[in-house]
Amino acid sequence: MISTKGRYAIRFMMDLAEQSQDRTVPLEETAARQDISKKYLEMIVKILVKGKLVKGISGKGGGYRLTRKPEEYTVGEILELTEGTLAVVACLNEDAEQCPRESICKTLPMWRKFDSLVRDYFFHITIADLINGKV
Amino acid sequence: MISTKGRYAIRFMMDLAEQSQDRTVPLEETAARQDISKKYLEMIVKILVKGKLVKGISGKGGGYRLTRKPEEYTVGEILELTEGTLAVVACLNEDAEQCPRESICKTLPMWRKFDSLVRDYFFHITIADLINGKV
DNA sequence: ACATTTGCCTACTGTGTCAATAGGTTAAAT
DNA sequence: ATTTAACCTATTGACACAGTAGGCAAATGT
Repeated sequence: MISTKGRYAIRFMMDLAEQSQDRTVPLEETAARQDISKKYLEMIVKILVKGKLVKGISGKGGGYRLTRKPEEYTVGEILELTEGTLAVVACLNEDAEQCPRESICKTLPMWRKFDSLVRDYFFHITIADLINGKV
Repeated sequence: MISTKGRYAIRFMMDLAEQSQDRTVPLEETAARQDISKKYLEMIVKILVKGKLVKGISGKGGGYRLTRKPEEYTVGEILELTEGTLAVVACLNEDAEQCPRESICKTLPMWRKFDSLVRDYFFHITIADLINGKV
Protein backbone atom coordinates (compact mmCIF):
# COMPACT_ATOMS: atom_id res chain seq x y z
CA MET A 1 0.00 0.00 0.00
CA ILE A 2 1.36 3.32 -1.05
CA SER A 3 0.58 5.98 1.52
CA THR A 4 -0.38 9.61 1.08
CA LYS A 5 3.24 10.50 1.61
CA GLY A 6 4.27 9.01 -1.71
CA ARG A 7 1.12 10.03 -3.51
CA TYR A 8 1.19 13.62 -2.33
CA ALA A 9 4.87 13.81 -3.22
CA ILE A 10 4.11 12.81 -6.80
CA ARG A 11 1.33 15.35 -7.03
CA PHE A 12 3.56 18.02 -5.60
CA MET A 13 6.25 17.30 -8.16
CA MET A 14 3.69 17.32 -10.94
CA ASP A 15 2.32 20.62 -9.75
CA LEU A 16 5.77 22.16 -9.76
CA ALA A 17 6.39 20.77 -13.21
CA GLU A 18 3.17 22.24 -14.52
CA GLN A 19 4.11 25.72 -13.38
CA SER A 20 6.46 27.93 -15.30
CA GLN A 21 9.93 26.46 -14.82
CA ASP A 22 11.59 29.80 -14.07
CA ARG A 23 9.43 30.59 -11.08
CA THR A 24 9.66 29.53 -7.48
CA VAL A 25 6.32 28.23 -6.33
CA PRO A 26 5.31 28.82 -2.70
CA LEU A 27 4.08 25.74 -0.89
CA GLU A 28 0.87 27.44 0.12
CA GLU A 29 -0.08 27.78 -3.50
CA THR A 30 0.43 24.13 -4.33
CA ALA A 31 -1.24 23.01 -1.14
CA ALA A 32 -4.33 25.00 -2.07
CA ARG A 33 -4.34 23.87 -5.68
CA GLN A 34 -3.90 20.23 -4.76
CA ASP A 35 -6.18 20.44 -1.77
CA ILE A 36 -3.61 19.10 0.65
CA SER A 37 -3.01 20.36 4.19
CA LYS A 38 -0.16 22.84 3.99
CA LYS A 39 1.48 21.70 7.20
CA TYR A 40 1.38 18.08 6.20
CA LEU A 41 2.67 18.74 2.72
CA GLU A 42 5.48 20.74 4.25
CA MET A 43 6.62 17.64 6.07
CA ILE A 44 6.63 15.60 2.89
CA VAL A 45 8.40 18.23 0.84
CA LYS A 46 11.14 18.30 3.44
CA ILE A 47 11.98 14.75 2.39
CA LEU A 48 12.11 15.81 -1.25
CA VAL A 49 14.44 18.68 -0.40
CA LYS A 50 16.73 16.43 1.61
CA GLY A 51 16.76 14.03 -1.33
CA LYS A 52 17.68 16.89 -3.67
CA LEU A 53 14.63 16.35 -5.87
CA VAL A 54 13.54 19.92 -5.33
CA LYS A 55 15.21 23.06 -4.07
CA GLY A 56 13.65 25.28 -1.44
CA ILE A 57 14.22 29.00 -1.46
CA SER A 58 13.45 30.87 1.75
CA GLY A 59 12.22 34.38 2.16
CA LYS A 60 9.96 36.67 0.25
CA GLY A 61 9.50 35.56 -3.32
CA GLY A 62 10.73 32.15 -2.30
CA GLY A 63 9.18 28.77 -2.75
CA TYR A 64 10.14 25.53 -4.42
CA ARG A 65 11.71 24.66 -7.72
CA LEU A 66 12.56 21.45 -9.54
CA THR A 67 16.25 20.65 -9.82
CA ARG A 68 15.85 18.78 -13.09
CA LYS A 69 13.53 18.60 -16.05
CA PRO A 70 10.20 16.82 -15.50
CA GLU A 71 11.16 14.01 -17.86
CA GLU A 72 14.20 13.30 -15.72
CA TYR A 73 12.25 12.29 -12.63
CA THR A 74 10.90 8.78 -12.34
CA VAL A 75 7.93 7.94 -10.18
CA GLY A 76 10.04 5.11 -8.77
CA GLU A 77 12.63 7.35 -7.22
CA ILE A 78 10.04 9.65 -5.74
CA LEU A 79 8.21 6.74 -4.16
CA GLU A 80 11.37 5.09 -2.94
CA LEU A 81 12.51 8.29 -1.31
CA THR A 82 9.26 9.24 0.36
CA GLU A 83 8.01 5.77 1.28
CA GLY A 84 11.42 4.72 2.52
CA THR A 85 11.44 1.63 0.38
CA LEU A 86 9.63 0.07 -2.53
CA ALA A 87 10.26 -3.47 -1.31
CA VAL A 88 7.14 -5.61 -1.08
CA VAL A 89 8.39 -7.96 1.58
CA ALA A 90 10.65 -7.20 4.50
CA CYS A 91 13.40 -9.60 3.42
CA LEU A 92 13.94 -7.70 0.16
CA ASN A 93 14.53 -4.44 1.94
CA GLU A 94 18.07 -3.17 1.54
CA ASP A 95 18.82 -2.86 5.22
CA ALA A 96 17.15 -6.08 6.28
CA GLU A 97 18.92 -8.61 8.39
CA GLN A 98 19.62 -11.76 6.41
CA CYS A 99 16.80 -14.28 6.54
CA PRO A 100 17.90 -17.68 7.90
CA ARG A 101 15.46 -19.41 5.57
CA GLU A 102 16.80 -17.70 2.47
CA SER A 103 18.43 -20.78 0.96
CA ILE A 104 15.39 -23.00 1.40
CA CYS A 105 12.61 -20.46 0.95
CA LYS A 106 10.35 -21.52 -1.89
CA THR A 107 8.54 -18.20 -2.04
CA LEU A 108 11.59 -15.98 -2.36
CA PRO A 109 11.83 -16.28 -6.17
CA MET A 110 8.23 -15.13 -6.41
CA TRP A 111 8.91 -12.05 -4.31
CA ARG A 112 12.08 -11.28 -6.21
CA LYS A 113 10.34 -11.46 -9.56
CA PHE A 114 7.55 -9.31 -8.28
CA ASP A 115 10.04 -6.81 -6.98
CA SER A 116 11.60 -6.56 -10.43
CA LEU A 117 8.18 -6.09 -11.93
CA VAL A 118 7.39 -3.24 -9.57
CA ARG A 119 10.70 -1.50 -10.12
CA ASP A 120 10.48 -1.95 -13.84
CA TYR A 121 7.09 -0.34 -13.85
CA PHE A 122 7.65 2.66 -11.63
CA PHE A 123 11.18 3.48 -12.73
CA HIS A 124 10.01 3.80 -16.30
CA ILE A 125 7.31 6.37 -15.71
CA THR A 126 8.38 9.99 -15.50
CA ILE A 127 6.66 13.05 -14.16
CA ALA A 128 6.48 14.31 -17.73
CA ASP A 129 4.69 11.10 -18.76
CA LEU A 130 2.08 11.63 -16.09
CA ILE A 131 1.46 15.20 -17.11
CA ASN A 132 1.16 14.31 -20.78
CA GLY A 133 -1.19 11.46 -20.08
CA LYS A 134 1.29 8.98 -21.53
CA VAL A 135 0.34 6.43 -18.95
CA MET B 1 4.22 -4.10 1.79
CA ILE B 2 2.95 -7.60 2.34
CA SER B 3 2.87 -8.43 6.03
CA THR B 4 3.66 -11.66 7.82
CA LYS B 5 -0.04 -12.42 7.80
CA GLY B 6 -0.07 -13.00 4.07
CA ARG B 7 3.35 -14.55 3.94
CA TYR B 8 2.72 -16.99 6.77
CA ALA B 9 -0.60 -17.92 5.24
CA ILE B 10 1.11 -18.89 2.01
CA ARG B 11 3.68 -20.93 3.86
CA PHE B 12 0.97 -22.62 5.86
CA MET B 13 -0.92 -23.57 2.72
CA MET B 14 2.24 -24.87 1.12
CA ASP B 15 3.04 -26.91 4.17
CA LEU B 16 -0.38 -28.51 4.11
CA ALA B 17 -0.03 -29.20 0.41
CA GLU B 18 3.31 -30.87 0.94
CA GLN B 19 1.88 -33.29 3.46
CA SER B 20 -0.04 -36.37 2.48
CA GLN B 21 -3.42 -35.15 1.23
CA ASP B 22 -5.44 -37.71 3.19
CA ARG B 23 -4.16 -36.63 6.54
CA THR B 24 -5.23 -33.85 8.88
CA VAL B 25 -2.19 -31.90 9.94
CA PRO B 26 -2.17 -30.40 13.45
CA LEU B 27 -1.23 -26.75 13.60
CA GLU B 28 1.49 -27.40 16.14
CA GLU B 29 3.31 -29.52 13.60
CA THR B 30 3.24 -26.90 10.87
CA ALA B 31 4.15 -24.15 13.30
CA ALA B 32 7.22 -26.10 14.37
CA ARG B 33 8.20 -27.03 10.84
CA GLN B 34 7.80 -23.49 9.56
CA ASP B 35 9.24 -21.91 12.67
CA ILE B 36 6.24 -19.68 13.28
CA SER B 37 4.68 -18.92 16.66
CA LYS B 38 1.83 -21.37 17.11
CA LYS B 39 -0.48 -18.84 18.69
CA TYR B 40 0.10 -16.28 15.99
CA LEU B 41 -0.30 -18.78 13.19
CA GLU B 42 -3.54 -19.89 14.79
CA MET B 43 -4.89 -16.40 14.37
CA ILE B 44 -3.97 -16.32 10.70
CA VAL B 45 -5.32 -19.77 9.96
CA LYS B 46 -8.63 -18.71 11.42
CA ILE B 47 -8.96 -16.31 8.48
CA LEU B 48 -8.23 -19.13 6.06
CA VAL B 49 -10.89 -21.29 7.68
CA LYS B 50 -13.44 -18.51 7.55
CA GLY B 51 -12.58 -18.02 3.89
CA LYS B 52 -13.05 -21.76 3.27
CA LEU B 53 -9.54 -22.21 1.97
CA VAL B 54 -8.86 -24.87 4.57
CA LYS B 55 -10.99 -27.00 6.82
CA GLY B 56 -10.29 -27.37 10.54
CA ILE B 57 -11.10 -30.58 12.35
CA SER B 58 -11.27 -30.39 16.13
CA GLY B 59 -10.43 -33.05 18.62
CA LYS B 60 -7.88 -35.80 18.87
CA GLY B 61 -6.51 -36.78 15.51
CA GLY B 62 -7.72 -33.43 14.20
CA GLY B 63 -5.89 -30.68 12.43
CA TYR B 64 -6.17 -28.89 9.10
CA ARG B 65 -6.80 -30.01 5.59
CA LEU B 66 -6.94 -28.33 2.20
CA THR B 67 -10.37 -28.08 0.64
CA ARG B 68 -9.03 -28.17 -2.92
CA LYS B 69 -6.02 -29.39 -4.83
CA PRO B 70 -2.83 -27.33 -4.48
CA GLU B 71 -2.96 -26.28 -8.12
CA GLU B 72 -6.39 -24.78 -7.53
CA TYR B 73 -5.20 -22.14 -5.05
CA THR B 74 -3.75 -18.92 -6.34
CA VAL B 75 -1.38 -16.84 -4.28
CA GLY B 76 -3.56 -13.88 -5.15
CA GLU B 77 -6.64 -15.14 -3.39
CA ILE B 78 -4.66 -16.11 -0.31
CA LEU B 79 -3.10 -12.67 -0.11
CA GLU B 80 -6.34 -10.88 -0.79
CA LEU B 81 -8.08 -12.81 1.94
CA THR B 82 -5.44 -12.47 4.61
CA GLU B 83 -4.24 -8.96 3.84
CA GLY B 84 -7.77 -7.69 3.43
CA THR B 85 -7.02 -6.17 0.04
CA LEU B 86 -4.40 -6.23 -2.66
CA ALA B 87 -5.05 -2.65 -3.71
CA VAL B 88 -1.95 -0.48 -3.87
CA VAL B 89 -3.65 2.82 -3.25
CA ALA B 90 -6.63 3.57 -1.07
CA CYS B 91 -8.82 4.82 -3.90
CA LEU B 92 -8.66 1.46 -5.68
CA ASN B 93 -9.94 -0.39 -2.66
CA GLU B 94 -13.37 -1.93 -3.23
CA ASP B 95 -15.04 -0.32 -0.28
CA ALA B 96 -13.44 3.08 -0.67
CA GLU B 97 -15.47 6.23 -0.76
CA GLN B 98 -15.40 7.80 -4.17
CA CYS B 99 -12.53 10.19 -4.70
CA PRO B 100 -13.66 13.70 -5.66
CA ARG B 101 -10.59 14.12 -7.84
CA GLU B 102 -11.23 10.94 -9.79
CA SER B 103 -12.18 12.62 -13.06
CA ILE B 104 -9.20 14.95 -13.10
CA CYS B 105 -6.61 12.76 -11.41
CA LYS B 106 -3.61 12.32 -13.69
CA THR B 107 -2.10 9.56 -11.63
CA LEU B 108 -5.11 7.30 -11.50
CA PRO B 109 -4.37 5.52 -14.79
CA MET B 110 -0.91 4.69 -13.47
CA TRP B 111 -2.35 3.13 -10.32
CA ARG B 112 -4.97 1.25 -12.26
CA LYS B 113 -2.43 -0.24 -14.62
CA PHE B 114 -0.24 -1.18 -11.74
CA ASP B 115 -3.15 -2.80 -10.01
CA SER B 116 -3.80 -4.96 -13.07
CA LEU B 117 -0.14 -5.89 -13.16
CA VAL B 118 -0.20 -7.01 -9.55
CA ARG B 119 -3.37 -9.01 -9.92
CA ASP B 120 -2.19 -10.59 -13.11
CA TYR B 121 0.96 -11.69 -11.40
CA PHE B 122 -0.36 -13.10 -8.16
CA PHE B 123 -3.54 -14.65 -9.53
CA HIS B 124 -1.52 -16.73 -11.95
CA ILE B 125 0.74 -18.37 -9.43
CA THR B 126 -0.61 -21.41 -7.62
CA ILE B 127 0.50 -23.17 -4.48
CA ALA B 128 1.50 -26.10 -6.67
CA ASP B 129 3.70 -23.80 -8.75
CA LEU B 130 5.51 -22.63 -5.65
CA ILE B 131 6.12 -26.15 -4.43
CA ASN B 132 7.40 -27.31 -7.79
CA GLY B 133 9.68 -24.34 -8.12
CA LYS B 134 7.84 -23.21 -11.23
CA VAL B 135 8.29 -19.61 -10.28
C1' DA C 1 -17.36 -41.82 31.48
C1' DC C 2 -12.97 -39.57 31.20
C1' DA C 3 -8.68 -37.81 29.88
C1' DT C 4 -6.37 -36.11 26.05
C1' DT C 5 -5.83 -33.74 21.98
C1' DT C 6 -6.76 -30.21 18.94
C1' DG C 7 -9.27 -26.35 17.03
C1' DC C 8 -11.76 -22.06 18.22
C1' DC C 9 -12.67 -17.64 20.63
C1' DT C 10 -11.99 -13.30 23.27
C1' DA C 11 -9.06 -10.15 25.05
C1' DC C 12 -4.82 -7.79 25.82
C1' DT C 13 -0.12 -5.53 24.93
C1' DG C 14 3.79 -3.11 23.17
C1' DT C 15 5.70 -1.02 19.21
C1' DG C 16 5.44 1.59 15.25
C1' DT C 17 3.46 4.26 11.35
C1' DC C 18 0.04 7.31 9.34
C1' DA C 19 -1.89 11.64 8.88
C1' DA C 20 -2.01 15.45 10.68
C1' DT C 21 -1.50 19.79 13.81
C1' DA C 22 0.95 23.48 16.48
C1' DG C 23 4.21 26.78 17.29
C1' DG C 24 8.43 28.72 16.77
C1' DT C 25 13.02 29.94 14.21
C1' DT C 26 15.83 31.16 10.28
C1' DA C 27 16.48 33.23 5.69
C1' DA C 28 15.69 36.50 2.19
C1' DA C 29 13.41 40.21 -0.18
C1' DT C 30 11.06 44.91 -0.39
C1' DA D 1 11.93 46.79 9.77
C1' DT D 2 8.41 44.30 8.01
C1' DT D 3 6.76 40.74 5.40
C1' DT D 4 7.01 36.42 3.26
C1' DA D 5 8.19 31.84 3.04
C1' DA D 6 10.98 27.87 4.12
C1' DC D 7 12.72 25.09 7.94
C1' DC D 8 12.66 22.63 12.47
C1' DT D 9 10.97 20.18 16.71
C1' DA D 10 7.37 18.24 19.14
C1' DT D 11 2.90 16.25 19.93
C1' DT D 12 -1.46 13.89 18.95
C1' DG D 13 -5.12 10.31 18.05
C1' DA D 14 -6.12 6.48 15.56
C1' DC D 15 -4.95 2.25 13.83
C1' DA D 16 -2.34 -1.94 12.26
C1' DC D 17 1.26 -5.28 13.12
C1' DA D 18 3.06 -9.07 15.57
C1' DG D 19 2.44 -11.40 18.97
C1' DT D 20 0.81 -13.43 23.82
C1' DA D 21 -2.48 -15.49 27.35
C1' DG D 22 -6.06 -18.16 28.92
C1' DG D 23 -10.00 -20.59 28.52
C1' DC D 24 -13.95 -23.03 25.94
C1' DA D 25 -15.74 -26.49 22.62
C1' DA D 26 -15.36 -30.56 19.96
C1' DA D 27 -13.86 -35.03 18.88
C1' DT D 28 -11.27 -39.19 19.77
C1' DG D 29 -9.16 -43.31 22.14
C1' DT D 30 -9.27 -46.04 26.24
